[in-house]
Amino acid sequence: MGRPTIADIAERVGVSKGAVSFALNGRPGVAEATRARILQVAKEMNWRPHSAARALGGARAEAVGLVIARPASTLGVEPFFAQLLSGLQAGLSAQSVAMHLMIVEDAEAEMEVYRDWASAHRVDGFIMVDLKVRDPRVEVLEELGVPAVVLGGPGRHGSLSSVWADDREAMLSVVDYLAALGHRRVAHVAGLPEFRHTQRRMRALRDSSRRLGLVDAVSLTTDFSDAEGAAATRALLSRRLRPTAIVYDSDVMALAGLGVAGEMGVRVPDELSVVAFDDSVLTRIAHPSITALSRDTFAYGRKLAEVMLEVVADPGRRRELKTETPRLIVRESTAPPGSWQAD
Amino acid sequence: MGRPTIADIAERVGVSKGAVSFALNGRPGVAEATRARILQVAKEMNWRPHSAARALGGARAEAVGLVIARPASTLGVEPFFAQLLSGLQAGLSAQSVAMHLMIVEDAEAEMEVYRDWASAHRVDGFIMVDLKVRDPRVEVLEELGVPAVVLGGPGRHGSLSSVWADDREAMLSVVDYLAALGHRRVAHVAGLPEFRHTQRRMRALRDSSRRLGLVDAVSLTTDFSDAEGAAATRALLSRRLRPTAIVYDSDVMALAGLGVAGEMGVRVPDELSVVAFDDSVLTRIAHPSITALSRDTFAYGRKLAEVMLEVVADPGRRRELKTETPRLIVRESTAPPGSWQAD
DNA sequence: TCCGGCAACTATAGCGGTTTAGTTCACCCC
DNA sequence: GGGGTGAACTAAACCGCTATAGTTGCCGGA
Repeated sequence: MGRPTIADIAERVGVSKGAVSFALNGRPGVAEATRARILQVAKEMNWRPHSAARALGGARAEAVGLVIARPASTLGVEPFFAQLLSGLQAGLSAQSVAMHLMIVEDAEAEMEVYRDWASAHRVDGFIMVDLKVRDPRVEVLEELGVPAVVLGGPGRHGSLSSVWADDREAMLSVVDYLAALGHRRVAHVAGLPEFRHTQRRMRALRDSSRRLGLVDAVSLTTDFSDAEGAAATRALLSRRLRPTAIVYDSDVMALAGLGVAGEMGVRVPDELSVVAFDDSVLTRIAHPSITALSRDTFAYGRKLAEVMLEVVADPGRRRELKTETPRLIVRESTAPPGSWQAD
Repeated sequence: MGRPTIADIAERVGVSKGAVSFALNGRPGVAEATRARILQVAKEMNWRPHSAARALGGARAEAVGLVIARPASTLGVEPFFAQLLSGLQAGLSAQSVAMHLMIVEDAEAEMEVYRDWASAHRVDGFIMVDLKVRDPRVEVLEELGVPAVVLGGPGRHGSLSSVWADDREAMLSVVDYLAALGHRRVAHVAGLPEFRHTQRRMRALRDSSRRLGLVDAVSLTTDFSDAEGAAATRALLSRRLRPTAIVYDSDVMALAGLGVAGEMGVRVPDELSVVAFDDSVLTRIAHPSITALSRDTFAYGRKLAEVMLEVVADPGRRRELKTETPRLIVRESTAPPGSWQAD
């Protein structure tokens, strides 16, 4: 005999399948004594629910889906993502909800997987990451009528719930700080231009540019790789009037930028200040250590899980949760611009 | 009406459910013309299989399980793990097999999840990581009779398949190289002592110690964190006769060690050579860049997926696949020991 | 002409649960 | 003592799909 079923239990206890089901799910309809006996036997026989059978009946799948459309080989590089995943898992595991993960080539494939998993009741909801500027995935998820939470925002994700951090506010705090130190030529090595949060950061820099009297506040977009981060830095430091401060959209790129500065003989922080979005072991370990916008990414992931579970529990609901704005952790890589500096 | 079922299709085409099932699964029993009509209608109605229903009938779940017992907050730190996951995903996605992921507190919980998912037919097989020295999980997986692949080896994983890299060989290549450079005091900042691969690396160092005339070839174990890596480095560099070379069991710890060397005024590579197990963007970006044992972790993950799929397809099978031994990539952090060095 | 055989279907029984509509039966009360 | 009531339980339908045992009808051969 394979795994025991409730029918086996029913037979052994001498009751019907229905009674066993009631007992195992803690609902009324069985006497306490019977319930106890059933639970006892179920334990003895080492019974476990068959989730597929439950799912057929329309119950929860006890799993959420996460589909990521990125070249898989680049995923491993970002500490941010792994941390987020960890936090997400922690939040879900607490409720014994598993995660269905799949990495695909592009957004088309991603939407196809959404459709598949949704109609197969494989998952109770989806988590969508890397929100783009005009993102067709939002519409697909809305159509499917499956609970979904978008990482990123605010706005432009229709009726879906979202969890986000204020990238604009974060960028402003960086620029304000740099301006206060006396920097006027601040550059920005940004991430992928189609990402919503990249746009918000770029706009924030542009906007504060006037207010703070910055000159030549430029954003160069990259694919988040250390290679492009380094290339962008080289370009910036090769200008006739080079920036006195560079803000990087990720810790990996900031570290790469630091390397380029070293290679070009530009001293950090004397001649160049460096700030990283996203804090991690990288920024702490670097020499000089890097001033970074720090947030508790693990907690961020856990919040995401929390909202996901809420939306699954009450599908009518729509939540929009703004998390703590990243705080600036000042380390060795920032200082007032050097006095040698012609302005 | 919710999602269409094969009954809906059957009704619309005017055949029985069975005929539809045959047609959709490409098996004989329907005339070509009928099949074509059925497929046509299925497409029109946007039908998709309900995996739970299929699973109930005993079919594949088209998913494999990965359960990790680590404090979730530490997961994000290791580029290795994320890379592996990416490769694994890439291999699985190619066959449209998804991954069920769960992070739990300890091995007990991990085994509980194995039992759960196995009897619920949630997954077709398991991937087990972090093989320990005497690992109770092996027995559980064998008992469950579910296909499983162990990451790590060789040996000591019973009837389960495995994919592994030769840690012994790798360690020997590092030590040989360091010895050839003239190093005689080589230390090792190792990972968790209960891990099988940690043991193998430690043993390899001890063994070559005699052969190469190393003195005081010590291994300090850590939890893989940058903090403990730094602490171990501090301890080593505080010795009266400090090592002239340190081998780290991970790139993160090597980077942390580099930081400690800087903080203690020990120049790398003049006074201290540093080598890292595991290569990543970290070792490339560091200053000085770090000599590392490099392997294609992404490919490693893909191999793992491949073996997993094979074992699922043919459960009687047992495969033991040794992957490429990591190769030493020499960078700036290694050099002959300084001449100032008393021996 | 009648029967065997095959292709093309149909009808139906599961798979392992949940759920709903009964069915018993003890008990209470007028 | 008859009827109403609620608790405890049973029987059976159902979820969507697969698999298997029929059934039908047509063709070919003796």
